[in-house]
Amino acid sequence: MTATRRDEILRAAAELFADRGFHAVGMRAIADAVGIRGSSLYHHFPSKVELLHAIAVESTKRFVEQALADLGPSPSYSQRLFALLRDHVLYFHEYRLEEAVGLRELQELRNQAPEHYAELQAIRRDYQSAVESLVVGGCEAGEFDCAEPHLATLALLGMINSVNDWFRSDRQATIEHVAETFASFAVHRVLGGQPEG
Amino acid sequence: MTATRRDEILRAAAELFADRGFHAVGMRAIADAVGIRGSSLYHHFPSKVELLHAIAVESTKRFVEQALADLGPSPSYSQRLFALLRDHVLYFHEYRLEEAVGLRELQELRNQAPEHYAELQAIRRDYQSAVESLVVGGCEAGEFDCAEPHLATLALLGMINSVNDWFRSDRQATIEHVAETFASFAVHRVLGGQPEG
DNA sequence: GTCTATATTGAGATAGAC
DNA sequence: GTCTATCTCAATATAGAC
Repeated sequence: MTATRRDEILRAAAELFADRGFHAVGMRAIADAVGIRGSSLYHHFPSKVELLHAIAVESTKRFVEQALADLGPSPSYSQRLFALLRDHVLYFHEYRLEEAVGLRELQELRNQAPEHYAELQAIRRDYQSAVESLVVGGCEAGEFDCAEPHLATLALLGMINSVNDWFRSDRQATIEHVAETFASFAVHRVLGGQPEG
Repeated sequence: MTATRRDEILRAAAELFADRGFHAVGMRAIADAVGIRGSSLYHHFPSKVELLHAIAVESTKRFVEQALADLGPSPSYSQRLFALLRDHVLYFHEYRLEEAVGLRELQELRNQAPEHYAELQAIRRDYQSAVESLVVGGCEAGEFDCAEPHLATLALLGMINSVNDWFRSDRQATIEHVAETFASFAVHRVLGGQPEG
């Protein structure tokens, strides 16, 4: 688990991009942050936009692949969705810099590297589809009460994804409490699932 | 209601910023879009960041001032909050370019014009406080069922604000339907308000 | 794998004529 | 209110030595 120079660069770039934005950060600033010269970065990444791609895609991809692999056929839809959304909040908090950059610089990726943009959108689409399948399954099984599962899915994902916009760990609530509370809002309130289910 | 040159510039800049991002759009591109030379823009705005400020602040400010002024003491908390959130979705759809730019380029404003950033954040804080007051009022009046009104407020605003991220008017649902559905999710589901209340 | 040096391009902004 | 012309600076990226 030794941090390679590549990891150092990605971390420094993620911090700078998250704080100032992709275009406002020069390659020199990233190089300064890791103690090398600007031109040396090109030994590790062929261009600035490839740096952005690595930051935006790697953490999201890891979460989605793991989360979808863990989604078995049981227990109840309610319990599976609750666990998924809670873990979603926790993971997106841990990688909040990378996720913030990935969201905010989406159009940059789309304009400068359409194939990387397509990859990221495909990952997100797979995740959203998995969530929507749980919502639909729970409705059909009688666990949830929802007339429009597609809109309900978009609503609860919007709610879950908003945590990173305001949560700061120096406040009252812990991220664990927020994760459980928001997952409960989604499953037990928006979808009308019974807490014991 | 004649569109002034200033309005033309703001509209063109909002479209370009929304599509490509603040830093990816040059003053020349904005000037081209309205049919003048780059240097002529400086007769209307002293700098590029002042353009961003006007785009980001004006539409949000208009909505919040109007919405807060319209918030009387009746009817029920449930009905007032429902109407506020429904109008929120509709208005933010109408000014979706400006709102998208205002959200995405927040840090740009913070770094280049701290006083404008503070102004925008103050407007948003006032709005969030007004929503939270309705939530708390409804809880105390027995209309809502919520243990943590502050977290519930953040949850429903996150949900409401997410509409602009995915809604496209060429799909099935109309924005009016989405606005009513999401306002209902917030008031009748997240907060547990009774639909007839 | 990092360095020095530099090529190349385009950005935001200003001066002053009309 | 818009123009032409230009200043000044910094950006991404490359070449080639060590």
